[in-house]
Amino acid sequence: MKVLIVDDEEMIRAVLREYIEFEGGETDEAQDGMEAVKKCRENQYDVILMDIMMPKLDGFSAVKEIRKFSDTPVIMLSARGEEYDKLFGFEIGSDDYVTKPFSPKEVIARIHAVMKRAGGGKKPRDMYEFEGLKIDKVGRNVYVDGERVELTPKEYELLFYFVENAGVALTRERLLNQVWGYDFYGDDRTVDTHVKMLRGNLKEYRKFIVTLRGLGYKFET
Amino acid sequence: MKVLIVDDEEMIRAVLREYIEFEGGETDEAQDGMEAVKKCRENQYDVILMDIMMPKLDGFSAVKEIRKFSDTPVIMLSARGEEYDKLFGFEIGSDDYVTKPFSPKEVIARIHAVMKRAGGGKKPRDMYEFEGLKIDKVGRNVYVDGERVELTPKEYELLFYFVENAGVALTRERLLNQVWGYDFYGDDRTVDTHVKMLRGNLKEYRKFIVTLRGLGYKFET
DNA sequence: TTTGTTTTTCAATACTGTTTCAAAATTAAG
DNA sequence: CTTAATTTTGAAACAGTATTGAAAAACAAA
Repeated sequence: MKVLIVDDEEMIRAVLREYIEFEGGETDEAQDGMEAVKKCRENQYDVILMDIMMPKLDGFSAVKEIRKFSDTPVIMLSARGEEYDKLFGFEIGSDDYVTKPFSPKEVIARIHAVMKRAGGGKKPRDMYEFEGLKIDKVGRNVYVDGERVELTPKEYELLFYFVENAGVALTRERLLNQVWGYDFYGDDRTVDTHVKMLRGNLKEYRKFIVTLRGLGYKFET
Repeated sequence: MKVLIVDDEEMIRAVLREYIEFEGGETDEAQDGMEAVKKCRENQYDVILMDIMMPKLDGFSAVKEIRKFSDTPVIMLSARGEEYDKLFGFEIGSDDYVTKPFSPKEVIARIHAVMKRAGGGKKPRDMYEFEGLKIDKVGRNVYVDGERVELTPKEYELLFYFVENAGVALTRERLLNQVWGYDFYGDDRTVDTHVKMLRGNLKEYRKFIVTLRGLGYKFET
């Protein structure tokens, strides 16, 4: 169970963290909506606890943004007790709400409830699978024969780009433009090095990344 | 790729136009929100770059209006760096935003990102096929009677050039210029050697590469 | 800041493809 | 049929490219 706690007050985060970890859950934290959105793009959480009033990006907007790419259940932590908020929270795509001041136990209970609800109708996550190589794009996970392998950010991105262009001959230049960005002015060999590391991490499935001499690489199964 | 650039400053439009067209995109322009909405009604764009502060109708309102009849992705160009804009931009139905001053490259990158997100469907790949000889340019594959044959870089390039100029008599000089490049100062016989190897790899379909004595070669089916 | 991690650069090595050349084969013309 | 020009072919010399490891640089976290 992995929970993202989003609140600008360290005190509140600490309390929630304490309780959740005591219950055996894993936690991650964000101080504002912006950070929350960023973290959600990078990680897969089971549930998100989201405060409403925060600097930079408020809870409502953060949820709206997160909903564009993820269905992770959200529990709003509303400091104001007004109906207005509750209503808005539901409309915006949150799954539950708790009004401050709340008891940690109540929050835990809600987490369990929401997860149970969500666990029932699970949506198929889009995954790529090539023999023993499994790639979960949303969760940013890669498995080699069932074993999860840790990749660095660039390795992930490179692998994803390869997979999404499986069978297509890719020049180093194209890879640099697409994976590194148009504003990268670096050495061609950078690609090679990352390919090397990626291959190393893919173990026996290194074979999927084939070298096209004089051109670049291709992901092919 | 057709992009509508909406900004009241000619300077900014010019810069964006320049870059997009350099990248092979087509552009259209509008000076204010009103004009943008009108153009969107009349044309179909792949993406819209929309400034916020404009005379007549501001960017927010324009997007709101456009959203009534179109889902074309919008990237907001925010002159003010305040969070307020970002927030509002998301709520209003834009897909991304860039803060001025921006680098044109960043904008290009965002355009690509947004269009990728929007266009989900994959396109069928174009292949050449001559009897039992199949050539997949995108994937750099060549099949002889269903069997995949491995070609060296030069052989690939030579074959591709032949195929794209099927039926055309090609002098050695032209082949050297086009396949090897204008800066190649080598022997004419180099072509012969590569043709020999290519023919060897094409097995029975070697017949497609016919020798034009005193001239060069021709790919003909 | 310091520390640890990721990314990039670089150069040595290993590997593969390219070019040249000349002998042999083929073709066209007298 | 002979000759001269041209292409084909094989093999050796040459050139270029990918891989790798290590170190430097950049970056992020504590």
